[in-house]
Amino acid sequence: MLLHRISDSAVRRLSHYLRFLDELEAGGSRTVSSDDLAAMGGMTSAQVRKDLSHFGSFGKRGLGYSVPVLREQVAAILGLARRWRVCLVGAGKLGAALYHYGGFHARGFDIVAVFDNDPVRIGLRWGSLRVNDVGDLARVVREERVELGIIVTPADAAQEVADALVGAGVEAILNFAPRKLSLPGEITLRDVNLAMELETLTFALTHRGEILTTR
Amino acid sequence: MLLHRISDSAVRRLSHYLRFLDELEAGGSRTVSSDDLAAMGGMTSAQVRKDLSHFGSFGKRGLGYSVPVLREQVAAILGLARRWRVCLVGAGKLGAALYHYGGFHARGFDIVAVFDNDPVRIGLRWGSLRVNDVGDLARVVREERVELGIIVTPADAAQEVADALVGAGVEAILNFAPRKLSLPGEITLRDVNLAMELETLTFALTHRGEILTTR
DNA sequence: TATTGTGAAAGGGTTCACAGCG
DNA sequence: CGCTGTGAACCCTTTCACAATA
Repeated sequence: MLLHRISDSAVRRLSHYLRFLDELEAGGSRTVSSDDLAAMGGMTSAQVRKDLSHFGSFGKRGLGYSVPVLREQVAAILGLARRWRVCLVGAGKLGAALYHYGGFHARGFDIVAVFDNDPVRIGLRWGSLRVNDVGDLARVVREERVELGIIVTPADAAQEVADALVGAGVEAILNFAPRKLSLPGEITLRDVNLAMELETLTFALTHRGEILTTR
Repeated sequence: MLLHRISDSAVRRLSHYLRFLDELEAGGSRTVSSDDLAAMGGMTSAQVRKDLSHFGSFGKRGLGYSVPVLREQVAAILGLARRWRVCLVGAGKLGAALYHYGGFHARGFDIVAVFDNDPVRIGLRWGSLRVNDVGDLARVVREERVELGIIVTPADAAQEVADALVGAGVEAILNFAPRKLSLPGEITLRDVNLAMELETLTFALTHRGEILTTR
Protein backbone atom coordinates (compact mmCIF):
# COMPACT_ATOMS: atom_id res chain seq x y z
CA MET A 1 0.00 0.00 0.00
CA LEU A 2 1.12 3.50 -0.80
CA LEU A 3 0.93 5.78 2.20
CA HIS A 4 0.93 9.53 2.46
CA ARG A 5 2.58 10.91 5.55
CA ILE A 6 0.27 10.08 8.42
CA SER A 7 0.26 12.62 11.21
CA ASP A 8 1.06 11.62 14.72
CA SER A 9 -2.34 12.75 15.89
CA ALA A 10 -4.00 10.57 13.26
CA VAL A 11 -2.13 7.53 14.59
CA ARG A 12 -3.25 8.31 18.10
CA ARG A 13 -6.83 8.60 16.93
CA LEU A 14 -6.52 5.16 15.34
CA SER A 15 -5.53 3.82 18.76
CA HIS A 16 -8.65 5.43 20.15
CA TYR A 17 -10.83 3.90 17.46
CA LEU A 18 -9.39 0.49 18.28
CA ARG A 19 -10.32 0.89 21.91
CA PHE A 20 -13.86 1.98 20.98
CA LEU A 21 -14.21 -0.94 18.60
CA ASP A 22 -13.15 -3.32 21.39
CA GLU A 23 -15.83 -1.85 23.61
CA LEU A 24 -18.45 -2.05 20.86
CA GLU A 25 -17.58 -5.65 20.10
CA ALA A 26 -17.70 -6.55 23.79
CA GLY A 27 -21.10 -4.85 23.92
CA GLY A 28 -22.38 -6.92 21.02
CA SER A 29 -22.63 -4.20 18.35
CA ARG A 30 -22.39 -5.51 14.79
CA THR A 31 -21.94 -2.21 12.93
CA VAL A 32 -20.87 1.36 13.65
CA SER A 33 -21.10 4.57 11.68
CA SER A 34 -18.37 7.17 11.55
CA ASP A 35 -20.79 9.32 13.54
CA ASP A 36 -20.94 6.76 16.35
CA LEU A 37 -17.17 6.47 16.56
CA ALA A 38 -16.82 10.23 16.48
CA ALA A 39 -19.28 10.62 19.34
CA MET A 40 -17.31 8.11 21.44
CA GLY A 41 -14.12 10.08 21.02
CA GLY A 42 -15.26 13.67 20.88
CA MET A 43 -14.19 14.10 17.26
CA THR A 44 -16.04 14.65 14.00
CA SER A 45 -17.31 11.95 11.66
CA ALA A 46 -15.40 13.50 8.76
CA GLN A 47 -12.22 13.09 10.75
CA VAL A 48 -12.93 9.42 11.39
CA ARG A 49 -13.62 8.75 7.73
CA LYS A 50 -10.57 10.68 6.58
CA ASP A 51 -8.31 8.85 9.04
CA LEU A 52 -9.53 5.48 7.82
CA SER A 53 -9.50 6.47 4.16
CA HIS A 54 -5.70 6.74 4.22
CA PHE A 55 -5.54 2.98 4.56
CA GLY A 56 -8.43 1.71 2.47
CA SER A 57 -12.21 1.58 2.19
CA PHE A 58 -13.55 -0.40 5.09
CA GLY A 59 -17.19 0.71 5.20
CA LYS A 60 -20.37 0.27 3.21
CA ARG A 61 -22.19 3.39 2.06
CA GLY A 62 -25.53 3.72 3.75
CA LEU A 63 -24.63 1.08 6.35
CA GLY A 64 -21.44 2.03 8.14
CA TYR A 65 -18.63 -0.30 9.21
CA SER A 66 -18.69 -3.88 10.44
CA VAL A 67 -17.37 -3.75 14.00
CA PRO A 68 -15.29 -6.96 13.91
CA VAL A 69 -13.94 -6.25 10.43
CA LEU A 70 -12.95 -2.69 11.23
CA ARG A 71 -11.50 -3.74 14.57
CA GLU A 72 -9.23 -6.20 12.81
CA GLN A 73 -8.27 -3.72 10.10
CA VAL A 74 -7.39 -0.97 12.56
CA ALA A 75 -5.39 -3.42 14.67
CA ALA A 76 -3.49 -4.43 11.55
CA ILE A 77 -2.85 -0.80 10.58
CA LEU A 78 -1.36 -0.18 14.03
CA GLY A 79 0.87 -3.21 13.68
CA LEU A 80 -1.09 -5.23 16.24
CA ALA A 81 -1.88 -8.20 14.04
CA ARG A 82 1.11 -9.85 15.72
CA ARG A 83 2.63 -9.85 19.19
CA TRP A 84 5.72 -7.81 20.08
CA ARG A 85 8.66 -8.73 22.32
CA VAL A 86 9.47 -5.95 24.76
CA CYS A 87 12.08 -5.40 27.44
CA LEU A 88 12.06 -3.05 30.37
CA VAL A 89 15.27 -1.37 31.53
CA GLY A 90 14.89 -0.18 35.10
CA ALA A 91 13.26 -2.32 37.76
CA GLY A 92 12.20 0.49 40.06
CA LYS A 93 8.67 1.46 40.94
CA LEU A 94 7.77 2.73 37.49
CA GLY A 95 9.27 -0.35 35.86
CA ALA A 96 7.26 -2.54 38.21
CA ALA A 97 4.12 -0.57 37.47
CA LEU A 98 4.58 -1.02 33.74
CA TYR A 99 5.43 -4.70 34.16
CA HIS A 100 2.19 -5.32 36.00
CA TYR A 101 0.07 -3.12 33.77
CA GLY A 102 -2.31 -5.58 32.10
CA GLY A 103 -3.00 -3.24 29.21
CA PHE A 104 0.26 -4.09 27.50
CA HIS A 105 -0.37 -7.82 27.34
CA ALA A 106 -3.94 -7.32 26.21
CA ARG A 107 -2.70 -5.20 23.31
CA GLY A 108 -0.09 -7.67 22.13
CA PHE A 109 3.02 -6.62 24.03
CA ASP A 110 4.94 -9.35 25.86
CA ILE A 111 7.53 -8.23 28.36
CA VAL A 112 10.21 -10.87 27.97
CA ALA A 113 13.09 -9.32 29.92
CA VAL A 114 13.75 -6.83 32.72
CA PHE A 115 17.08 -5.22 33.57
CA ASP A 116 18.55 -3.18 36.40
CA ASN A 117 22.00 -2.19 37.61
CA ASP A 118 21.24 -2.34 41.33
CA PRO A 119 22.59 -5.54 42.99
CA VAL A 120 19.65 -5.41 45.38
CA ARG A 121 17.23 -5.83 42.47
CA ILE A 122 19.23 -8.11 40.18
CA GLY A 123 18.00 -11.67 40.54
CA LEU A 124 14.63 -10.74 42.00
CA ARG A 125 11.77 -12.85 40.71
CA TRP A 126 9.12 -10.89 38.75
CA GLY A 127 6.36 -13.30 37.76
CA SER A 128 8.03 -15.82 35.50
CA LEU A 129 11.05 -13.54 34.88
CA ARG A 130 14.11 -12.65 36.85
CA VAL A 131 15.60 -9.18 36.91
CA ASN A 132 18.78 -9.30 34.80
CA ASP A 133 22.01 -7.42 35.31
CA VAL A 134 22.00 -4.58 32.80
CA GLY A 135 25.53 -5.70 31.97
CA ASP A 136 23.96 -8.74 30.29
CA LEU A 137 21.62 -6.60 28.23
CA ALA A 138 23.18 -7.21 24.82
CA ARG A 139 23.22 -10.98 25.27
CA VAL A 140 19.73 -11.28 26.72
CA VAL A 141 18.14 -8.91 24.20
CA ARG A 142 19.57 -10.99 21.40
CA GLU A 143 18.63 -14.33 22.98
CA GLU A 144 15.10 -13.19 23.67
CA ARG A 145 14.76 -11.50 20.28
CA VAL A 146 13.59 -8.28 21.94
CA GLU A 147 12.20 -5.76 19.44
CA LEU A 148 11.05 -2.85 21.63
CA GLY A 149 12.81 -1.34 24.63
CA ILE A 150 11.23 0.70 27.41
CA ILE A 151 13.63 2.91 29.35
CA VAL A 152 12.58 3.56 32.94
CA THR A 153 15.92 4.51 34.41
CA PRO A 154 17.05 7.78 35.99
CA ALA A 155 17.88 10.45 33.41
CA ASP A 156 21.65 9.98 33.83
CA ALA A 157 21.60 6.40 32.64
CA ALA A 158 19.17 6.81 29.75
CA GLN A 159 21.58 7.54 26.89
CA GLU A 160 23.93 4.71 27.83
CA VAL A 161 21.03 2.27 28.05
CA ALA A 162 19.62 3.50 24.73
CA ASP A 163 22.98 2.93 23.04
CA ALA A 164 23.14 -0.59 24.45
CA LEU A 165 19.59 -1.35 23.29
CA VAL A 166 20.30 -0.09 19.78
CA GLY A 167 23.58 -2.01 19.68
CA ALA A 168 21.74 -5.18 20.60
CA GLY A 169 19.25 -4.75 17.77
CA VAL A 170 16.20 -3.15 19.35
CA GLU A 171 14.15 -1.32 16.70
CA ALA A 172 12.17 1.17 18.75
CA ILE A 173 12.40 2.76 22.18
CA LEU A 174 9.84 4.21 24.55
CA ASN A 175 11.71 6.57 26.87
CA PHE A 176 10.34 7.62 30.25
CA ALA A 177 13.58 9.26 31.37
CA PRO A 178 13.52 13.05 31.13
CA ARG A 179 16.52 13.23 28.81
CA LYS A 180 16.77 13.88 25.08
CA LEU A 181 18.29 10.79 23.48
CA SER A 182 20.51 10.77 20.40
CA LEU A 183 19.77 7.74 18.27
CA PRO A 184 20.42 6.61 14.71
CA GLY A 185 17.66 7.78 12.38
CA GLU A 186 16.33 4.30 11.68
CA ILE A 187 15.40 3.78 15.34
CA THR A 188 11.90 4.91 16.27
CA LEU A 189 11.76 6.86 19.51
CA ARG A 190 8.96 8.16 21.62
CA ASP A 191 9.30 10.15 24.83
CA VAL A 192 6.89 10.15 27.74
CA ASN A 193 7.50 12.78 30.37
CA LEU A 194 5.16 12.66 33.32
CA ALA A 195 6.05 16.06 34.79
CA MET A 196 5.44 17.62 31.38
CA GLU A 197 1.89 16.28 31.35
CA LEU A 198 1.19 18.04 34.63
CA GLU A 199 2.75 21.20 33.23
CA THR A 200 0.26 21.33 30.38
CA LEU A 201 -2.43 21.34 33.09
CA THR A 202 -0.90 24.15 35.11
CA PHE A 203 -0.35 26.14 31.93
CA ALA A 204 -4.03 25.88 31.12
CA LEU A 205 -5.09 26.77 34.66
CA THR A 206 -2.72 29.68 34.89
CA HIS A 207 -3.88 31.27 31.65
CA ARG A 208 -7.53 30.39 32.05
CA GLY A 209 -8.69 33.90 32.82
CA GLU A 210 -6.79 35.61 30.03
CA ILE A 211 -8.39 36.58 26.77
CA LEU A 212 -7.41 34.05 24.17
CA THR A 213 -7.69 35.60 20.73
CA THR A 214 -6.33 35.22 17.24
CA ARG A 215 -4.89 38.72 17.22
CA MET B 1 -1.32 39.88 28.76
CA LEU B 2 -3.29 39.16 25.65
CA LEU B 3 -2.77 35.65 24.41
CA HIS B 4 -3.45 34.06 21.06
CA ARG B 5 -4.43 30.43 21.13
CA ILE B 6 -1.27 28.57 22.07
CA SER B 7 -0.97 25.15 20.51
CA ASP B 8 -0.54 22.12 22.66
CA SER B 9 2.76 21.35 20.99
CA ALA B 10 4.01 24.85 21.78
CA VAL B 11 3.25 24.30 25.47
CA ARG B 12 5.15 21.05 25.43
CA ARG B 13 8.10 22.75 23.80
CA LEU B 14 8.06 25.33 26.60
CA SER B 15 8.38 22.47 29.08
CA HIS B 16 11.38 21.29 27.12
CA TYR B 17 12.96 24.73 27.15
CA LEU B 18 12.52 24.86 30.91
CA ARG B 19 14.36 21.58 31.30
CA PHE B 20 17.17 22.80 29.03
CA LEU B 21 17.42 26.05 30.95
CA ASP B 22 17.70 24.10 34.21
CA GLU B 23 20.57 22.14 32.73
CA LEU B 24 22.27 25.24 31.39
CA GLU B 25 21.95 27.00 34.73
CA ALA B 26 23.33 23.97 36.57
CA GLY B 27 26.20 23.96 34.08
CA GLY B 28 26.98 27.59 34.78
CA SER B 29 25.90 29.15 31.47
CA ARG B 30 24.91 32.80 31.72
CA THR B 31 23.29 33.29 28.30
CA VAL B 32 21.77 31.17 25.53
CA SER B 33 20.77 31.89 21.97
CA SER B 34 17.66 30.53 20.33
CA ASP B 35 20.06 28.49 18.22
CA ASP B 36 21.52 26.84 21.32
CA LEU B 37 18.12 25.97 22.72
CA ALA B 38 17.00 24.66 19.34
CA ALA B 39 20.04 22.42 19.09
CA MET B 40 19.31 20.95 22.55
CA GLY B 41 15.81 20.02 21.54
CA GLY B 42 16.10 19.13 17.89
CA MET B 43 13.98 22.06 16.77
CA THR B 44 14.65 25.24 14.81
CA SER B 45 15.72 28.57 16.28
CA ALA B 46 12.78 30.30 14.59
CA GLN B 47 10.46 27.95 16.43
CA VAL B 48 12.07 28.79 19.77
CA ARG B 49 11.79 32.51 19.15
CA LYS B 50 8.21 32.25 17.93
CA ASP B 51 7.17 30.18 20.95
CA LEU B 52 8.64 32.72 23.35
CA SER B 53 7.36 35.71 21.42
CA HIS B 54 3.77 34.78 22.25
CA PHE B 55 4.48 35.75 25.85
CA GLY B 56 6.83 38.69 25.58
CA SER B 57 10.32 39.77 24.55
CA PHE B 58 12.81 38.08 26.81
CA GLY B 59 16.01 38.35 24.80
CA LYS B 60 18.49 40.99 23.74
CA ARG B 61 19.20 41.36 20.03
CA GLY B 62 22.74 40.44 19.27
CA LEU B 63 23.19 38.77 22.65
CA GLY B 64 20.57 36.09 23.21
CA TYR B 65 18.74 35.34 26.44
CA SER B 66 19.88 35.47 30.06
CA VAL B 67 19.63 31.89 31.32
CA PRO B 68 18.31 32.66 34.82
CA VAL B 69 15.89 35.32 33.57
CA LEU B 70 14.49 33.14 30.82
CA ARG B 71 14.30 30.16 33.14
CA GLU B 72 12.16 32.14 35.54
CA GLN B 73 10.00 33.57 32.77
CA VAL B 74 9.31 30.18 31.20
CA ALA B 75 8.54 28.69 34.60
CA ALA B 76 6.07 31.51 35.20
CA ILE B 77 4.46 31.00 31.78
CA LEU B 78 3.93 27.33 32.59
CA GLY B 79 2.34 28.25 35.91
CA LEU B 80 5.31 26.99 37.93
CA ALA B 81 6.03 30.21 39.81
CA ARG B 82 4.04 28.64 42.64
CA ARG B 83 3.60 25.15 44.03
CA TRP B 84 0.55 22.99 43.29
CA ARG B 85 -1.39 20.67 45.59
CA VAL B 86 -2.01 17.31 43.96
CA CYS B 87 -3.81 14.13 44.96
CA LEU B 88 -3.43 10.65 43.62
CA VAL B 89 -6.45 8.36 43.31
CA GLY B 90 -5.32 4.76 43.12
CA ALA B 91 -2.60 3.40 45.38
CA GLY B 92 -1.55 0.52 43.15
CA LYS B 93 1.84 0.10 41.50
CA LEU B 94 1.43 3.01 39.11
CA GLY B 95 0.19 5.26 41.90
CA ALA B 96 3.19 4.27 44.00
CA ALA B 97 5.53 4.92 41.10
CA LEU B 98 4.13 8.39 40.60
CA TYR B 99 4.19 9.09 44.32
CA HIS B 100 7.88 8.30 44.50
CA TYR B 101 8.79 10.01 41.26
CA GLY B 102 11.04 12.86 42.36
CA GLY B 103 10.41 14.85 39.20
CA PHE B 104 7.03 16.03 40.44
CA HIS B 105 8.32 17.59 43.63
CA ALA B 106 11.25 19.18 41.84
CA ARG B 107 8.84 20.85 39.42
CA GLY B 108 6.55 22.24 42.11
CA PHE B 109 3.97 19.52 42.56
CA ASP B 110 3.24 18.40 46.12
CA ILE B 111 1.29 15.20 46.52
CA VAL B 112 -0.80 15.92 49.59
CA ALA B 113 -3.27 13.02 49.54
CA VAL B 114 -3.59 9.47 48.23
CA PHE B 115 -6.79 7.44 47.93
CA ASP B 116 -7.77 3.85 47.28
CA ASN B 117 -10.87 1.71 47.68
CA ASP B 118 -9.07 -1.49 48.66
CA PRO B 119 -9.21 -2.20 52.43
CA VAL B 120 -5.80 -3.83 52.17
CA ARG B 121 -4.30 -0.52 51.04
CA ILE B 122 -6.36 1.95 53.06
CA GLY B 123 -4.38 3.10 56.08
CA LEU B 124 -0.99 2.14 54.68
CA ARG B 125 1.73 4.63 55.43
CA TRP B 126 3.28 6.27 52.36
CA GLY B 127 6.06 8.57 53.50
CA SER B 128 4.36 11.17 55.65
CA LEU B 129 0.91 10.35 54.24
CA ARG B 130 -1.60 7.62 54.84
CA VAL B 131 -3.67 6.05 52.09
CA ASN B 132 -7.21 7.38 52.52
CA ASP B 133 -10.48 5.60 51.83
CA VAL B 134 -11.76 6.93 48.52
CA GLY B 135 -15.07 7.35 50.31
CA ASP B 136 -13.48 10.25 52.20
CA LEU B 137 -12.29 11.89 48.97
CA ALA B 138 -14.60 14.90 49.02
CA ARG B 139 -13.76 15.78 52.62
CA VAL B 140 -10.00 15.27 52.32
CA VAL B 141 -9.70 17.08 48.98
CA ARG B 142 -11.42 20.08 50.52
CA GLU B 143 -9.42 19.97 53.75
CA GLU B 144 -6.15 19.66 51.89
CA ARG B 145 -7.14 22.26 49.28
CA VAL B 146 -6.21 19.86 46.47
CA GLU B 147 -6.12 21.56 43.06
CA LEU B 148 -5.01 18.79 40.69
CA GLY B 149 -6.12 15.16 40.64
CA ILE B 150 -4.26 12.23 39.11
CA ILE B 151 -6.41 9.21 38.31
CA VAL B 152 -4.52 5.92 38.43
CA THR B 153 -7.45 3.57 38.91
CA PRO B 154 -8.71 0.77 36.69
CA ALA B 155 -10.76 2.05 33.73
CA ASP B 156 -14.07 1.05 35.36
CA ALA B 157 -13.64 3.37 38.30
CA ALA B 158 -12.27 6.39 36.42
CA GLN B 159 -15.50 8.26 35.63
CA GLU B 160 -16.84 7.88 39.15
CA VAL B 161 -13.58 9.11 40.63
CA ALA B 162 -13.45 12.01 38.18
CA ASP B 163 -16.96 13.08 39.16
CA ALA B 164 -16.00 12.98 42.83
CA LEU B 165 -12.86 15.02 42.21
CA VAL B 166 -14.77 17.65 40.27
CA GLY B 167 -17.48 17.74 42.91
CA ALA B 168 -14.85 18.37 45.56
CA GLY B 169 -13.41 21.31 43.66
CA VAL B 170 -10.42 19.94 41.79
CA GLU B 171 -9.62 22.14 38.77
CA ALA B 172 -7.69 19.81 36.51
CA ILE B 173 -7.26 16.07 36.07
CA LEU B 174 -4.47 13.93 34.70
CA ASN B 175 -6.04 10.62 33.72
CA PHE B 176 -4.01 7.44 33.31
CA ALA B 177 -7.08 5.19 33.04
CA PRO B 178 -7.85 4.14 29.47
CA ARG B 179 -11.36 5.57 29.51
CA LYS B 180 -12.76 8.71 27.93
CA LEU B 181 -14.02 10.93 30.75
CA SER B 182 -16.98 13.31 30.52
CA LEU B 183 -16.28 16.44 32.51
CA PRO B 184 -17.66 19.96 32.71
CA GLY B 185 -15.97 22.26 30.21
CA GLU B 186 -14.23 24.37 32.84
CA ILE B 187 -12.21 21.38 34.08
CA THR B 188 -8.89 20.85 32.32
CA LEU B 189 -8.24 17.25 31.38
CA ARG B 190 -5.27 15.43 30.00
CA ASP B 191 -5.09 11.73 29.17
CA VAL B 192 -2.01 9.57 29.29
CA ASN B 193 -2.38 6.13 27.79
CA LEU B 194 0.67 3.94 28.06
CA ALA B 195 -0.43 1.27 25.61
CA MET B 196 -1.14 3.98 23.05
CA GLU B 197 2.44 5.18 23.25
CA LEU B 198 3.68 1.71 22.36
CA GLU B 199 1.17 1.59 19.51
CA THR B 200 2.67 4.66 17.88
CA LEU B 201 5.96 2.73 17.87
CA THR B 202 4.51 -0.41 16.29
CA PHE B 203 2.70 1.70 13.73
CA ALA B 204 5.98 3.29 12.70
CA LEU B 205 7.81 -0.07 12.59
CA THR B 206 5.04 -1.75 10.63
CA HIS B 207 4.90 0.90 7.94
CA ARG B 208 8.63 1.58 7.84
CA GLY B 209 9.21 -0.14 4.51
CA GLU B 210 6.33 1.45 2.71
CA ILE B 211 6.73 4.43 0.47
CA LEU B 212 5.56 7.49 2.33
CA THR B 213 4.61 10.15 -0.16
CA THR B 214 2.50 13.26 -0.47
CA ARG B 215 0.45 11.80 -3.29
C1' DT C 1 -32.42 6.73 2.27
C1' DA C 2 -28.34 6.60 5.05
C1' DT C 3 -23.73 6.85 5.19
C1' DT C 4 -19.21 6.44 3.04
C1' DG C 5 -15.18 8.31 0.55
C1' DT C 6 -12.98 12.36 -1.08
C1' DG C 7 -11.73 16.62 -3.66
C1' DA C 8 -11.79 21.44 -2.39
C1' DA C 9 -11.76 25.06 1.10
C1' DA C 10 -10.55 26.60 5.49
C1' DG C 11 -7.84 26.80 9.38
C1' DG C 12 -3.71 26.62 12.09
C1' DG C 13 1.16 25.70 12.90
C1' DT C 14 5.84 26.04 11.17
C1' DT C 15 9.40 28.02 8.49
C1' DC C 16 11.39 31.84 6.03
C1' DA C 17 13.62 35.91 5.66
C1' DC C 18 14.59 40.25 7.04
C1' DA C 19 13.89 44.61 9.63
C1' DG C 20 15.10 46.18 14.09
C1' DC C 21 18.13 46.82 17.63
C1' DG C 22 21.75 46.05 21.25
C1' DC D 1 27.97 42.55 13.48
C1' DG D 2 24.93 39.07 15.74
C1' DC D 3 20.79 37.61 17.26
C1' DT D 4 16.00 38.66 18.32
C1' DG D 5 11.22 39.44 17.05
C1' DT D 6 7.82 39.02 13.54
C1' DG D 7 4.88 39.54 9.21
C1' DA D 8 4.37 36.79 5.22
C1' DA D 9 4.70 32.45 2.86
C1' DC D 10 4.32 27.85 3.11
C1' DC D 11 2.69 23.52 4.42
C1' DC D 12 0.01 20.28 6.85
C1' DT D 13 -4.31 19.01 9.14
C1' DT D 14 -9.07 19.46 9.70
C1' DT D 15 -13.55 20.55 8.09
C1' DC D 16 -16.90 21.07 4.51
C1' DA D 17 -19.93 19.50 1.27
C1' DC D 18 -21.41 16.46 -2.05
C1' DA D 19 -21.11 12.66 -5.54
C1' DA D 20 -21.16 7.75 -5.18
C1' DT D 21 -23.49 3.73 -3.77
C1' DA D 22 -25.12 -0.25 -0.72
